[in-house]
Amino acid sequence: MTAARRHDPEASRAAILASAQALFLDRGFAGTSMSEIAKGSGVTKSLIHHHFGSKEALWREVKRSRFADYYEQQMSLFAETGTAPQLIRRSMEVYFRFLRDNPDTVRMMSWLQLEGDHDCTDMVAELRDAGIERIKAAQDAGILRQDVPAPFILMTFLGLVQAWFHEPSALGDDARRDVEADAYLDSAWRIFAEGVSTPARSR
Amino acid sequence: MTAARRHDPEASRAAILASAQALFLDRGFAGTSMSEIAKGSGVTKSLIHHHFGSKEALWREVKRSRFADYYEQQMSLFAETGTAPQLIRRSMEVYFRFLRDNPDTVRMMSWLQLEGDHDCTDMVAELRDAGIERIKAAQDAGILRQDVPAPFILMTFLGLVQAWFHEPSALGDDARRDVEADAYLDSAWRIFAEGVSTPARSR
DNA sequence: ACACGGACTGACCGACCGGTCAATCGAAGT
DNA sequence: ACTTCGATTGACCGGTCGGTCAGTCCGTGT
Repeated sequence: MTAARRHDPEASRAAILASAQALFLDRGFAGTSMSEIAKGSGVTKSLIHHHFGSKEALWREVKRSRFADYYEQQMSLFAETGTAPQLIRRSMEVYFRFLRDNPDTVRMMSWLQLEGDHDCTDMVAELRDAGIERIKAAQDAGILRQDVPAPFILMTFLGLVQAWFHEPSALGDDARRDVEADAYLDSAWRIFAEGVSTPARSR
Repeated sequence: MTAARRHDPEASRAAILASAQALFLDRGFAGTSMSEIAKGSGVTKSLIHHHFGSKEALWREVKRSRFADYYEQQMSLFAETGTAPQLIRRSMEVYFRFLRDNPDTVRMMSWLQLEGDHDCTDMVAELRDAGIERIKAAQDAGILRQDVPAPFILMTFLGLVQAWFHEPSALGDDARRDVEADAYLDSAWRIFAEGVSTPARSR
């Protein structure tokens, strides 16, 4: 967190960015002051302005760097994923685990949506389109039902996974929640799998 | 918005509350200043302190009043809902329409979650327990599958509906989004209905 | 007619906000 | 040795923050 050497701009930048990220994602942009960020990174306010220009620019930088991780993870997921059913299952698993291991990302997404951010929307759109592409392929292959539009299938997929993280914990015990997480993932998958499979008109 | 008569404390309180709600839900607690609320409600800062005591207390009051609507709507929904399949469908429809018609409530929920609010958690828990009760009854009646825990079925239900509102609009056209909303609700229901029905082991 | 008390105001408070600036520091180039 | 230049600092700026307070306004009880 604190800058190691006196004149190491890279380390200073990194320390500032780390402190800013922690505080912005915890309390939001408006709820965080430059002085707090400075204190948290062991440098002065002035240096932050020297490196990033303004509070807004720093926030933009935090969003950019944090979103890059998410984008890369998602894109690599799409690259390795095919259309086979077990790959869709695995895709849900990977997405779920990513959100579980990166709660900061979940919080950032919430902040972005609340403040009506426009810096990341094009990247979001890109990811969404790639996902829709995959789903359409799976529909053509007869793996997914074709009577529901692909974008909506994607939304249900995302909604089912995110549900676990958007909901207030309520069950205080964190360890217990970790155990429950896998159980939820399993349940969500079972419901999703039945729900999106090509309807077997049996009843 | 603006207080009507000079000495009408009820109207003043209401005007302040309305202005505070609009601003808090739009920009968040930290992003809203007392002066803005005062300007928006046509009274002075001092009067706000006279009626509500502090900024935090005002925010608490906004949350309380806004959450009460949500709580009442949900509870009345539970009261009228039985366990028959078409009632579950109707329940999803009502919940969806409520969120669609009360975007403020959606935003408030997001703020509550981000700031780790504890004022409303007990009411949330109450609603959740009531919902789980209903789902368990439906499971006992053989309408919902029993191999998935009731709390998880509730979460998927909520997640599927909320997915439509949590996702960044991206499709700029609001009118078009309204049309799409019904289509999404229909799709989400179809997926949910297939996913949570008692598995017909036919394939 | 008058006193009382709550509604309401405008001036004011210290603290903190984001941001600026001149000055210092220190490593690298010559 | 001297220059140069980015990194870094602390003092400082005007403005706004949430909050206070003394006092005015005005309907009501007596």
